[in-house]
Amino acid sequence: MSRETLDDAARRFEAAGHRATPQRLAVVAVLMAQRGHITAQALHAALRRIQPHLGLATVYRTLDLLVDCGLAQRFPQPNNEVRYAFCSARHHHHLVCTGCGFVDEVPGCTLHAMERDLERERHFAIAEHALTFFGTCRDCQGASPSAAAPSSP
Amino acid sequence: MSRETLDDAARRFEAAGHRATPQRLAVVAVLMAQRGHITAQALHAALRRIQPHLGLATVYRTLDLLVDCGLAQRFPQPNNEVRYAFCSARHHHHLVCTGCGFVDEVPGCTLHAMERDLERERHFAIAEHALTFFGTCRDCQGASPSAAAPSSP
DNA sequence: TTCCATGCAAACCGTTTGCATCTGT
DNA sequence: ACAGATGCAAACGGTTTGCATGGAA
Repeated sequence: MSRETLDDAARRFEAAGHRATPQRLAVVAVLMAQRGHITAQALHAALRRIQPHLGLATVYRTLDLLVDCGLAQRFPQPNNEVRYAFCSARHHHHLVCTGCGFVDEVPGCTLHAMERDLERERHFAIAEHALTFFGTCRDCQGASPSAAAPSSP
Repeated sequence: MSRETLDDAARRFEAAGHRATPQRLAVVAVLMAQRGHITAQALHAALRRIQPHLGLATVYRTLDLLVDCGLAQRFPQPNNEVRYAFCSARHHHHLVCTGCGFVDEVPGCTLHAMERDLERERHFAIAEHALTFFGTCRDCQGASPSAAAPSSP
């Protein structure tokens, strides 16, 4: 995985034409520090402990920017809440634990052959794809069915 | 693809232990008749032309049931609306046109080897996966960039 | 000075819920 | 009679927006 640093993220953010303000960097930092995906509200609560005056609207606005420039990914849940996770730059797939919400990235993609076949067979011009595996992470496999946040297929 | 009939769907619905009421069948029918995915509200509007007294809550309740028994799939959009599409019984992947919202199913799955590898390498017990390709359908490839509903990766 | 960003609070809007009524068995 | 389903309308809650203030270039 070779973790991306906060500076890397900040550079990517500025490269997209946005200012790297303290608030925004805090959002990125907390998002990166997160083991799983997280709701905007929970993120806000966590951020308040670092920057007590940071507004919820700023969190939402920042998350939108992050998603726009590929630094975060949305995970809409069945119960109409949206969870966010930090995203590395390169194309990858996701492993999502339905027990604890842990999100892991899977680099490398072997779907190009499949895309080529589909484009030919269905006359469909494929621009991108999303592949997510749902299951149980190593930690949750040991524990009894946990009460943490589940995830959407 | 070999289209599923309304009766097939009704049978699956009843097999899941629900009554196939006129309202619910109407929801299924309109959903099946849909070329692409559709919001609950739009579905409600369309249904009103068939059953003028059908309530919005019934649409939502029915959609929940349909999703539960695999007859429909949710497509949460970036703008916090949720779109729904009818779903055939067997496992499949999706082709989603970002131009017009058209949703097509891709039967057959070649990801089992990938799952096996991931389970071994990451100690992650995979229960299911979701694979969606985003792109431009045959019709939209001819037309200029359309103004129809886009879709979420 | 100018433009972008922020915080606060109110507004928005899709969805859910409560409850009385209705329907089929 | 009974359990499940429906329609209506009110409530809910996450997200967005308006606007005055603040800060960096």
